[in-house]
Amino acid sequence: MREIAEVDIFKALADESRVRAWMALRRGELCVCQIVELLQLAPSTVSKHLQILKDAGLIQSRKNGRWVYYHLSKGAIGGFSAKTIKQIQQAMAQRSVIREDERQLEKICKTDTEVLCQIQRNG
Amino acid sequence: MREIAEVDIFKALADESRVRAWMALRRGELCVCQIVELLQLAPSTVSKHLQILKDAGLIQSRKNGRWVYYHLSKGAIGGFSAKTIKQIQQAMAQRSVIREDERQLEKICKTDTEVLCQIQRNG
DNA sequence: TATATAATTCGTTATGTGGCGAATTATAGG
DNA sequence: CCTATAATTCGCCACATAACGAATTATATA
Repeated sequence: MREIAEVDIFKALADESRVRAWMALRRGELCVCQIVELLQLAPSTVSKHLQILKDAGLIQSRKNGRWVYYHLSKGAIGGFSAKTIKQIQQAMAQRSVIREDERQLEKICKTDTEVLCQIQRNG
Repeated sequence: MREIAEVDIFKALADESRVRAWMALRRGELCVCQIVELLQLAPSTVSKHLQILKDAGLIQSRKNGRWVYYHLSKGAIGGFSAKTIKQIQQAMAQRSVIREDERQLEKICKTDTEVLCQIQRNG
């Protein structure tokens, strides 16, 4: 179990797609296919991004059958207190990209996960 | 005057050398040659790093004759409040690399700037 | 057991980034 | 005006990284 350096956390958040995924998880846990739908990127790309966020300690995963659900880590991360992390997210929440993602997520979460995956398969 | 996005701030801090330079400036304003001495990198490299920190709004510069002095920006940066920025710096201040840099800076600041530049020129 | 499928890993490619030294710029001082 | 010099900009190289599709893995179900 490697110790997480603050610079690794910054590296994880130094990418627009990863920030969007991280912010999306404020809503609650999400399936990989839901994040794929939000970011409109290939599943393999999204999977890698999520791994980087996980390695930085920012998110965690839970497997349920064929599905993997990701959620925000609770408490302190690296040297940052839970309060500081919360403040960072609050600042980012103001951005129009994040606001738009919130609206989009509303729709995505209304669709059944099975159906969502089906749509993604068939284009 | 471009608006600063939070992700640009993370990009700026996603490099160990830039974090060290940014943290060093907590001590007060520093000349470029002093940061060169601390990081042990080529002046051109350090100059570029400082420019990235400046573009992210994290630091500012002041020219005095042939010397350029850099110092921390005061107040909010991007969407981050001054308080949040302070908390981020406090978390990073615990790292051993930063602690060591503080000790090193003590020595560097004792040396006259003219003499420091002379040493750097002559190897 | 065989098939379908959600997610990940692997291999490849294009682009981004950190590093240096050389050239350039701006300024102090002879 | 000329020289020296602190800093920056430029050109280059090596390496990192984001993207994709193909192959692989793990699991549910027929």
